[in-house]
Amino acid sequence: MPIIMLNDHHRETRRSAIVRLLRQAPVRKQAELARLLQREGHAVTQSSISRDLRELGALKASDRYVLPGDADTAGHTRDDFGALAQFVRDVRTAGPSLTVVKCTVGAAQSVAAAIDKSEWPEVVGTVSGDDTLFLATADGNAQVRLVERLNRIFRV
Amino acid sequence: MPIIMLNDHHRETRRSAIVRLLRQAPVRKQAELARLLQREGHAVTQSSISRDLRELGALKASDRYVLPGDADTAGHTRDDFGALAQFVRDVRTAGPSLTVVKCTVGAAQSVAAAIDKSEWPEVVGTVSGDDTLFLATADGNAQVRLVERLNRIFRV
DNA sequence: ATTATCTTTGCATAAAAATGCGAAGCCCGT
DNA sequence: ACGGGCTTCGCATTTTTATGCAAAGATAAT
Repeated sequence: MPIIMLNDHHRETRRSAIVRLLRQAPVRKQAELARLLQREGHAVTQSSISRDLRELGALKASDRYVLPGDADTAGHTRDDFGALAQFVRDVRTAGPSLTVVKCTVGAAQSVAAAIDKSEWPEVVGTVSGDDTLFLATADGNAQVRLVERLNRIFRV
Repeated sequence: MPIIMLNDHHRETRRSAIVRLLRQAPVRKQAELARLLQREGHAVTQSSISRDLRELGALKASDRYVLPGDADTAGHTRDDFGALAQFVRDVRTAGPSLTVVKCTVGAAQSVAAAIDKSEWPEVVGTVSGDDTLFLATADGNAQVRLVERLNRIFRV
């Protein structure tokens, strides 16, 4: 079945498609987005996409484009906890394999969940209460690295 | 007075400086950030800055770099929808508790997500299709306020 | 129907960012 | 002290993005 190529002056339609595509799956570079649009029947090149993204206010994270409003959630890396970082109050070790993280009341489970998601190699397991969470490491070396990471991220 | 250039292995110090500089004033490109850092005594080139920004999770907007957590708040208030505003086509009421928002095809879910995030007090719930979204209010008074807000933001 | 103006777009290229590679320094184990 | 491994970094280059320019289409006025 022939593909009906859209002609000039379909800027609005294409931009709607760009918004949808960026929300559906990560797009790393403009050439990739061009291919996705062409596959949907848009006749477009990288230079128009560059203009579209600028006028949509899109941001480029290192691995993907994100739309305003999405930037906060998409821009998070393994060590980026966004707003959660502000809830961590103290980090202390208890023996060579246990690290205790004190948080503001109610935040420990969110911080613990976020740490789980980050899959830090130093962490063997996580248990959290209401304002405290325990992080287990395999040995003292891993604990040292963990504490460095925690101090760097949460600045306690 | 001689400038004391920092040597190798000052990654952490430099990254702290980058975070501070990006929050202080807009930085449009990496070469500019390199110059600002060099002016503060950091011996650094564009390639290291590229790696720093990636590992900090910085995002590139068209006119500046932003840090995660700042991207969403930097330009957006509760009533600022950036590029999404252009996709809203019509706002109508249906009875005293339902407001229907028509969008260009494919954009309704993005607009709905953005409205959810804004936590407007008038809105009890949101449902969206492909080009239409429904906003529920508790009563007619809330609906009146909601419609005012929608008209102000989306100018339909 | 014609003309002028504006908008949109791609081509080609300039500008900016990402990255492979090798060098240098640091850390750790012996 | 030495060697191995790791981290950090800049150089040079590749890759990606932004943009000047011209072409083509749409719109409006005549």
